[in-house]
Amino acid sequence: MTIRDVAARAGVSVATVSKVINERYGVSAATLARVRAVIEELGYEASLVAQSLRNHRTNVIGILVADLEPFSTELLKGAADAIRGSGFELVVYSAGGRTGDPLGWEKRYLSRLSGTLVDGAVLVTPTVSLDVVPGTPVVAVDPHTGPSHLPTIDSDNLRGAQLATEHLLDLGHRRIAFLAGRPDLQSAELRKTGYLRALTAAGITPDEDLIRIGAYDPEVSAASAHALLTGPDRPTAVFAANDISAIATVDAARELGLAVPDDLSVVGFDNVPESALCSPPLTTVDQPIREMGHRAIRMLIALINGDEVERTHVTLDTGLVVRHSTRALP
Amino acid sequence: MTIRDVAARAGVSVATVSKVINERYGVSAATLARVRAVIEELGYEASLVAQSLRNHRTNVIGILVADLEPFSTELLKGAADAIRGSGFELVVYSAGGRTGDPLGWEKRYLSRLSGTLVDGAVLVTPTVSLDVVPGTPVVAVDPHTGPSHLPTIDSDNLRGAQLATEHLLDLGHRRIAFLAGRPDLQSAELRKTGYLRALTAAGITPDEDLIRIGAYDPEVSAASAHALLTGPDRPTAVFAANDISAIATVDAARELGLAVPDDLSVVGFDNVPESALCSPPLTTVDQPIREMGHRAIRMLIALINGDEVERTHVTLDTGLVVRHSTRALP
DNA sequence: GTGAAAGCGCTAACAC
DNA sequence: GTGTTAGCGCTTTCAC
Repeated sequence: MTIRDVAARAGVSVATVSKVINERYGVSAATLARVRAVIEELGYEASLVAQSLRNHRTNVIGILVADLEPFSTELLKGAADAIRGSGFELVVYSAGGRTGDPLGWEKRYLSRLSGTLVDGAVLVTPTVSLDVVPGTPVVAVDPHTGPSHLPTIDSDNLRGAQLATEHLLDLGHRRIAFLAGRPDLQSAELRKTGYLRALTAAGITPDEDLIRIGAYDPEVSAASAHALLTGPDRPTAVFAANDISAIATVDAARELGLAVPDDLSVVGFDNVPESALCSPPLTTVDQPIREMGHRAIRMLIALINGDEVERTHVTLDTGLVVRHSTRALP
Repeated sequence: MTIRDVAARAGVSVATVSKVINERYGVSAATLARVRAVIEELGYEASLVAQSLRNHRTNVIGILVADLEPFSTELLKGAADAIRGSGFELVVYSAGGRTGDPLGWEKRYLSRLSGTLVDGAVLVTPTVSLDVVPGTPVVAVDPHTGPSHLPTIDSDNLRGAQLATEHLLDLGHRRIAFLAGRPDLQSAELRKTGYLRALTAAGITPDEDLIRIGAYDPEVSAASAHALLTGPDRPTAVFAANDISAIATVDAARELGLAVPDDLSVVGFDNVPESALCSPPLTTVDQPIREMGHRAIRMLIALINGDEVERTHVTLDTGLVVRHSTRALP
């Protein structure tokens, strides 16, 4: 089913069919109608691939995610939302969390796709190679390896962590533990910095024993939380670097017979909406994940169209949503 | 950056470069090394589009989803998992929940992609056109419009609903309400059928007043749940056709001062893992969503490879996971 | 108003 | 072993 089949059936040349498809001038009304009818009848659709090869504009935006976990799927929803009505299509490529050549994956994919299949890409891969394919507009979301010269969307991890810690301080907590994220991710480090700064600003000397690695992993977090809660002079509050760790902390507390928030206050970061459902509903630092996806697409489209982009590094606000997992110390 | 640049720089013809890329015979060790070095140096990657146009095999599988909601993203994870190590890549196309031409979307996309960009596709769109593009292997997941002759993966909605209802009956409940899904979806109808059968088998005549539409929508469900719980002779248990409706029911109960499960038992269907987090943790009919994604990909790969496929309609088991939202009547 | 022909980047016959 | 060439499905000059 190619353009030639349509041309043959309509008794015209392929060039004419192409003109009809692309709504070009220079086709008589009669021919137009006939060709349209044949297209309809045959259910013909132009091959995206052949079109891409010819035109260098494809009206397709790629979004590359390292894996389909809650963060990226949430982001995808915002992106899908922004793409609607933009005239672009969205295709998602997932590396499937593969470990082989973690560094080069996004670059390889980008080279294979750019200039042909996609007009630009959003990168949601923790490790963003600094030297991406030239000539292809790219926007990175929360690029974890530190400041890059790529256009970037992220959220205010530092301030979010400070808000969370200050909230616990305001509730009277003084022994506040931190369940850290992955040390290789810049956003995780910023959360730690925010925690430390808030403590220091309150005149509290951070206690190394109250800082453990959760690594954004349920099992690692569970073990660390357990250690934290069974150690000497246990904390009265825990700030977890993401919601997975926070939920693991709540579970660990429950297992130890500690009630949340009566015996232990817990705050999480990185919440996808579902974390509001946990029991008790989690106080969280609210990252506007969908909005990040939305903004990334909008910025990318501007870049593709050559529009003026006011700022290429956008940091979205984070806020604290207080729910029932925290309470004032008696 | 094309194959010609590589050829020129290496001082060979494009054919030779192509042979190197595709590991064909007939290239001397010296040339091989030289070309490889140039490829490395230039960071060249063959254009997926041009390759697709030429070869009719692309090693790419498309997965078309109507929207990126929890069900489809969960399914995507299973699919991503199955794709790993299969030699195929996965690309996801989302219709973004668009309403325009809901029927033809998957067909249009498929025509544009098949034979060129993807070797086959998994359809996760409620409405599956019966006459999909011939020549392209396709597997439908939970096709909602009724039995189709397409290869299909679904889960046992009928039995799941029976299990849920029987569980409530076993707990001593007699006035069991049903919060139905969307009447246009076959799976929703099967859930209703299962509910009715279980009641009838227990010698209970279904009460029309206890059946309301939740439409898988939080607001519609909330309103229906409210009506159900404030009506005369209110039910002691509610079976909701999906987890969104179930959570809405729990919330509605809470607002009315009814405790779950003390005053009202609630069971949900369609759970994504997060629904276990709600408060109290929801008793649910467990659909193996990830496994559905996994099986769909595996079946599709077999189809693409022309392998023998034992069954083209696979219905996966559903089970009941009892959590704290249900209890025996006193 | 319409069609012939070139060429997008690549691969596979087939010469040399 | 290596290069020349045709052509995948499409769009776009440019003759007619």
